[in-house]
Amino acid sequence: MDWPSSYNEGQIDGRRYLSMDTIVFAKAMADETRQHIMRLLCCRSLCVSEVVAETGVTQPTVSHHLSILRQAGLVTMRREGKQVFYTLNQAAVADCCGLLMNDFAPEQVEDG
Amino acid sequence: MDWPSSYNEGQIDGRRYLSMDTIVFAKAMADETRQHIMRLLCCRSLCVSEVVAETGVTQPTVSHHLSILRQAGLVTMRREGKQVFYTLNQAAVADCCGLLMNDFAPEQVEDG
DNA sequence: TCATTATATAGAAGTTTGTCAATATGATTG
DNA sequence: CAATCATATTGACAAACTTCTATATAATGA
Repeated sequence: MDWPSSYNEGQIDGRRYLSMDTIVFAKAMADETRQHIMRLLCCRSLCVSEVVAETGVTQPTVSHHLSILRQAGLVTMRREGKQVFYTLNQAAVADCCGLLMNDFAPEQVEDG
Repeated sequence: MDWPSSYNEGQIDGRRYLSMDTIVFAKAMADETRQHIMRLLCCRSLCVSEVVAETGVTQPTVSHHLSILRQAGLVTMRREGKQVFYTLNQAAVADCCGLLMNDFAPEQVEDG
Protein backbone atom coordinates (compact mmCIF):
# COMPACT_ATOMS: atom_id res chain seq x y z
CA MET A 1 0.00 0.00 0.00
CA ASP A 2 1.30 3.44 -0.78
CA TRP A 3 0.01 5.82 1.81
CA PRO A 4 0.64 9.44 0.96
CA SER A 5 0.88 10.52 4.57
CA SER A 6 3.40 9.33 7.09
CA TYR A 7 2.97 6.26 9.17
CA ASN A 8 2.58 6.48 12.91
CA GLU A 9 4.36 3.74 14.75
CA GLY A 10 3.31 2.74 18.22
CA GLN A 11 3.66 0.01 20.76
CA ILE A 12 1.23 -1.42 23.29
CA ASP A 13 2.26 -4.28 25.55
CA GLY A 14 5.13 -5.20 23.35
CA ARG A 15 2.97 -5.48 20.26
CA ARG A 16 4.08 -3.10 17.51
CA TYR A 17 1.59 -1.56 15.18
CA LEU A 18 1.07 1.10 12.54
CA SER A 19 -1.85 3.27 13.45
CA MET A 20 -2.07 6.18 11.03
CA ASP A 21 -3.02 3.98 8.09
CA THR A 22 -5.87 2.28 9.91
CA ILE A 23 -7.08 5.65 11.19
CA VAL A 24 -6.93 7.21 7.74
CA PHE A 25 -8.65 4.16 6.29
CA ALA A 26 -11.43 4.16 8.89
CA LYS A 27 -11.98 7.89 8.54
CA ALA A 28 -12.22 7.57 4.77
CA MET A 29 -14.81 4.82 5.16
CA ALA A 30 -16.76 6.60 7.88
CA ASP A 31 -19.16 8.52 5.67
CA GLU A 32 -22.25 7.33 3.87
CA THR A 33 -21.68 9.41 0.75
CA ARG A 34 -18.13 8.13 0.44
CA GLN A 35 -19.23 4.53 0.84
CA HIS A 36 -21.87 5.17 -1.81
CA ILE A 37 -19.19 6.51 -4.14
CA MET A 38 -16.94 3.55 -3.36
CA ARG A 39 -19.71 1.14 -4.24
CA LEU A 40 -20.21 2.94 -7.53
CA LEU A 41 -16.50 2.71 -8.29
CA CYS A 42 -16.19 -0.94 -7.36
CA CYS A 43 -15.14 -3.03 -10.34
CA ARG A 44 -15.42 -0.17 -12.84
CA SER A 45 -14.30 3.31 -13.71
CA LEU A 46 -16.57 6.35 -13.63
CA CYS A 47 -15.82 9.97 -14.34
CA VAL A 48 -16.73 12.63 -11.82
CA SER A 49 -19.88 13.79 -13.58
CA GLU A 50 -21.18 10.22 -13.70
CA VAL A 51 -20.66 9.91 -9.96
CA VAL A 52 -22.45 13.23 -9.51
CA ALA A 53 -25.39 11.96 -11.54
CA GLU A 54 -25.64 8.73 -9.56
CA THR A 55 -25.23 10.16 -6.08
CA GLY A 56 -27.32 13.29 -6.37
CA VAL A 57 -24.88 15.45 -4.45
CA THR A 58 -23.17 18.43 -6.03
CA GLN A 59 -20.03 18.17 -8.14
CA PRO A 60 -17.80 20.00 -5.63
CA THR A 61 -18.96 17.63 -2.93
CA VAL A 62 -18.11 14.63 -5.07
CA SER A 63 -14.70 16.09 -5.88
CA HIS A 64 -14.13 16.67 -2.18
CA HIS A 65 -14.96 13.09 -1.29
CA LEU A 66 -12.88 11.71 -4.14
CA SER A 67 -9.99 13.78 -2.86
CA ILE A 68 -10.30 12.23 0.58
CA LEU A 69 -10.51 8.74 -0.90
CA ARG A 70 -7.53 9.46 -3.13
CA GLN A 71 -5.44 10.71 -0.21
CA ALA A 72 -6.32 7.53 1.65
CA GLY A 73 -5.16 5.50 -1.34
CA LEU A 74 -8.60 3.97 -1.78
CA VAL A 75 -9.19 5.15 -5.34
CA THR A 76 -6.97 5.68 -8.34
CA MET A 77 -7.58 8.26 -11.06
CA ARG A 78 -6.64 8.66 -14.69
CA ARG A 79 -7.23 11.69 -16.88
CA GLU A 80 -8.81 11.10 -20.29
CA GLY A 81 -9.28 14.33 -22.15
CA LYS A 82 -11.46 16.63 -20.16
CA GLN A 83 -12.69 13.88 -17.94
CA VAL A 84 -11.09 12.23 -14.94
CA PHE A 85 -11.96 8.63 -14.26
CA TYR A 86 -11.81 7.14 -10.81
CA THR A 87 -11.89 3.54 -9.76
CA LEU A 88 -11.83 1.76 -6.42
CA ASN A 89 -8.48 0.39 -5.30
CA GLN A 90 -9.66 -2.98 -4.07
CA ALA A 91 -6.17 -4.12 -3.16
CA ALA A 92 -5.80 -1.17 -0.78
CA VAL A 93 -9.12 -2.03 0.85
CA ALA A 94 -8.00 -5.63 1.25
CA ASP A 95 -4.67 -4.56 2.72
CA CYS A 96 -6.34 -2.25 5.23
CA CYS A 97 -8.81 -4.93 6.25
CA GLY A 98 -5.84 -7.21 6.79
CA LEU A 99 -4.22 -4.63 9.04
CA LEU A 100 -7.42 -4.26 11.02
CA MET A 101 -7.68 -8.02 11.37
CA ASN A 102 -4.09 -8.32 12.54
CA ASP A 103 -4.49 -5.50 15.05
CA PHE A 104 -8.00 -6.10 16.33
CA ALA A 105 -8.85 -9.71 15.60
CA PRO A 106 -5.51 -11.54 15.92
CA GLU A 107 -7.12 -14.57 17.51
CA GLN A 108 -9.42 -14.94 14.52
CA VAL A 109 -6.50 -15.00 12.10
CA GLU A 110 -5.40 -18.48 10.99
CA ASP A 111 -1.82 -18.58 12.19
CA GLY A 112 -2.73 -17.00 15.50
CA MET B 1 -23.05 -9.95 14.40
CA ASP B 2 -25.68 -8.40 16.61
CA TRP B 3 -25.94 -4.74 15.77
CA PRO B 4 -28.09 -2.79 18.16
CA SER B 5 -29.17 -0.25 15.58
CA SER B 6 -31.18 -0.96 12.48
CA TYR B 7 -29.65 -2.09 9.26
CA ASN B 8 -29.83 0.05 6.16
CA GLU B 9 -30.41 -1.95 3.04
CA GLY B 10 -29.46 -0.59 -0.30
CA GLN B 11 -28.82 -1.60 -3.86
CA ILE B 12 -26.33 -0.39 -6.45
CA ASP B 13 -26.22 -1.92 -9.91
CA GLY B 14 -28.07 -4.98 -8.77
CA ARG B 15 -25.64 -5.67 -5.95
CA ARG B 16 -27.37 -5.67 -2.57
CA TYR B 17 -25.60 -4.48 0.52
CA LEU B 18 -26.05 -3.51 4.15
CA SER B 19 -24.56 -0.13 4.78
CA MET B 20 -25.38 0.96 8.31
CA ASP B 21 -23.17 -1.66 9.89
CA THR B 22 -20.12 -0.78 7.85
CA ILE B 23 -20.72 2.92 8.52
CA VAL B 24 -21.11 2.36 12.26
CA PHE B 25 -18.04 0.14 12.25
CA ALA B 26 -15.91 2.63 10.32
CA LYS B 27 -17.04 5.52 12.50
CA ALA B 28 -16.23 3.56 15.63
CA MET B 29 -12.75 2.81 14.29
CA ALA B 30 -12.14 6.33 13.02
CA ASP B 31 -10.62 7.81 16.15
CA GLU B 32 -7.14 7.44 17.55
CA THR B 33 -8.22 7.26 21.18
CA ARG B 34 -10.74 4.55 20.39
CA GLN B 35 -8.19 2.51 18.47
CA HIS B 36 -5.82 2.92 21.41
CA ILE B 37 -8.50 1.60 23.73
CA MET B 38 -9.25 -1.27 21.37
CA ARG B 39 -5.58 -2.25 21.32
CA LEU B 40 -5.57 -2.24 25.12
CA LEU B 41 -8.66 -4.45 25.19
CA CYS B 42 -7.38 -6.89 22.60
CA CYS B 43 -7.00 -10.38 24.06
CA ARG B 44 -7.72 -9.28 27.63
CA SER B 45 -10.20 -7.58 29.93
CA LEU B 46 -9.57 -4.23 31.57
CA CYS B 47 -11.78 -2.17 33.83
CA VAL B 48 -12.51 1.44 33.02
CA SER B 49 -10.03 2.89 35.50
CA GLU B 50 -7.25 0.75 34.05
CA VAL B 51 -8.03 2.07 30.59
CA VAL B 52 -8.03 5.58 32.00
CA ALA B 53 -4.60 5.00 33.53
CA GLU B 54 -3.15 3.62 30.30
CA THR B 55 -4.59 6.17 27.90
CA GLY B 56 -4.15 9.34 29.93
CA VAL B 57 -7.54 10.76 28.97
CA THR B 58 -10.19 11.50 31.57
CA GLN B 59 -12.59 8.89 32.87
CA PRO B 60 -15.68 10.46 31.29
CA THR B 61 -13.92 10.47 27.95
CA VAL B 62 -13.04 6.80 28.29
CA SER B 63 -16.62 5.97 29.26
CA HIS B 64 -17.82 7.93 26.25
CA HIS B 65 -15.58 6.02 23.86
CA LEU B 66 -16.44 2.69 25.43
CA SER B 67 -20.09 3.54 24.95
CA ILE B 68 -19.53 4.15 21.25
CA LEU B 69 -17.58 0.91 20.90
CA ARG B 70 -20.28 -0.95 22.80
CA GLN B 71 -23.04 0.45 20.61
CA ALA B 72 -21.06 -0.67 17.59
CA GLY B 73 -20.79 -4.14 19.07
CA LEU B 74 -17.00 -3.96 19.15
CA VAL B 75 -16.58 -4.50 22.89
CA THR B 76 -18.40 -6.54 25.49
CA MET B 77 -18.70 -5.65 29.13
CA ARG B 78 -19.26 -7.49 32.39
CA ARG B 79 -19.82 -6.04 35.81
CA GLU B 80 -17.72 -7.36 38.67
CA GLY B 81 -18.53 -5.65 41.93
CA LYS B 82 -17.91 -1.97 41.57
CA GLN B 83 -15.86 -2.40 38.46
CA VAL B 84 -16.92 -2.92 34.86
CA PHE B 85 -14.60 -4.91 32.66
CA TYR B 86 -14.48 -4.44 28.93
CA THR B 87 -12.90 -6.61 26.29
CA LEU B 88 -12.58 -6.39 22.54
CA ASN B 89 -15.06 -8.40 20.49
CA GLN B 90 -12.65 -9.80 17.96
CA ALA B 91 -15.33 -11.80 16.19
CA ALA B 92 -17.27 -8.61 15.49
CA VAL B 93 -14.17 -6.97 14.07
CA ALA B 94 -13.57 -9.99 11.87
CA ASP B 95 -17.19 -9.97 10.69
CA CYS B 96 -17.06 -6.27 9.83
CA CYS B 97 -13.80 -6.68 7.96
CA GLY B 98 -15.47 -9.48 6.04
CA LEU B 99 -18.34 -7.17 5.12
CA LEU B 100 -15.92 -4.49 3.97
CA MET B 101 -14.04 -7.04 1.90
CA ASN B 102 -17.23 -8.32 0.29
CA ASP B 103 -18.44 -4.82 -0.48
CA PHE B 104 -15.24 -3.07 -1.44
CA ALA B 105 -12.77 -5.74 -2.43
CA PRO B 106 -14.93 -8.49 -3.99
CA GLU B 107 -12.34 -9.29 -6.64
CA GLN B 108 -9.76 -9.96 -3.93
CA VAL B 109 -12.01 -12.47 -2.21
CA GLU B 110 -11.25 -16.12 -3.00
CA ASP B 111 -14.49 -17.29 -4.56
CA GLY B 112 -14.82 -14.08 -6.59
C1' DT C 1 -7.78 33.39 -28.84
C1' DC C 2 -12.41 32.77 -27.08
C1' DA C 3 -16.08 29.83 -25.63
C1' DT C 4 -17.37 25.57 -23.65
C1' DT C 5 -17.09 21.53 -20.92
C1' DA C 6 -15.17 18.93 -16.89
C1' DT C 7 -13.08 19.03 -12.58
C1' DA C 8 -10.81 21.25 -8.59
C1' DT C 9 -10.45 24.70 -5.02
C1' DA C 10 -12.00 28.46 -1.74
C1' DG C 11 -15.05 30.14 1.56
C1' DA C 12 -19.03 29.89 4.49
C1' DA C 13 -22.93 27.74 7.09
C1' DG C 14 -24.59 24.08 9.74
C1' DT C 15 -23.74 19.70 11.98
C1' DT C 16 -21.17 16.26 14.27
C1' DT C 17 -17.51 14.86 17.25
C1' DG C 18 -13.96 14.71 21.04
C1' DT C 19 -12.84 16.42 25.34
C1' DC C 20 -13.31 18.14 29.83
C1' DA C 21 -15.49 19.61 34.51
C1' DA C 22 -19.33 18.76 37.20
C1' DT C 23 -22.70 15.72 38.67
C1' DA C 24 -25.50 11.50 38.94
C1' DT C 25 -25.91 6.50 39.42
C1' DG C 26 -24.56 2.01 41.15
C1' DA C 27 -22.11 -1.18 44.27
C1' DT C 28 -19.78 -2.06 48.53
C1' DT C 29 -18.53 -1.42 53.35
C1' DG C 30 -18.68 0.39 58.03
C1' DC D 1 -28.12 4.58 56.46
C1' DA D 2 -23.85 7.15 55.42
C1' DA D 3 -19.49 7.15 53.23
C1' DT D 4 -16.61 5.66 49.59
C1' DC D 5 -15.16 3.92 45.28
C1' DA D 6 -16.05 2.99 40.25
C1' DT D 7 -18.50 4.19 36.34
C1' DA D 8 -22.04 6.71 33.61
C1' DT D 9 -24.31 10.90 32.21
C1' DT D 10 -24.88 15.94 31.43
C1' DG D 11 -23.61 20.26 29.60
C1' DA D 12 -20.37 23.22 27.43
C1' DC D 13 -16.88 24.35 24.20
C1' DA D 14 -13.62 23.91 20.43
C1' DA D 15 -12.17 21.39 16.53
C1' DA D 16 -13.31 18.72 12.63
C1' DC D 17 -16.43 17.47 9.06
C1' DT D 18 -20.08 17.72 5.31
C1' DT D 19 -22.28 20.33 2.18
C1' DC D 20 -23.31 24.11 -0.50
C1' DT D 21 -22.38 28.37 -3.75
C1' DA D 22 -19.06 30.82 -6.17
C1' DT D 23 -14.91 30.78 -8.53
C1' DA D 24 -10.59 28.97 -10.49
C1' DT D 25 -8.05 25.68 -13.32
C1' DA D 26 -7.51 22.41 -17.18
C1' DA D 27 -8.58 20.53 -21.69
C1' DT D 28 -10.84 20.86 -26.07
C1' DG D 29 -12.74 22.88 -30.29
C1' DA D 30 -14.45 26.76 -33.29
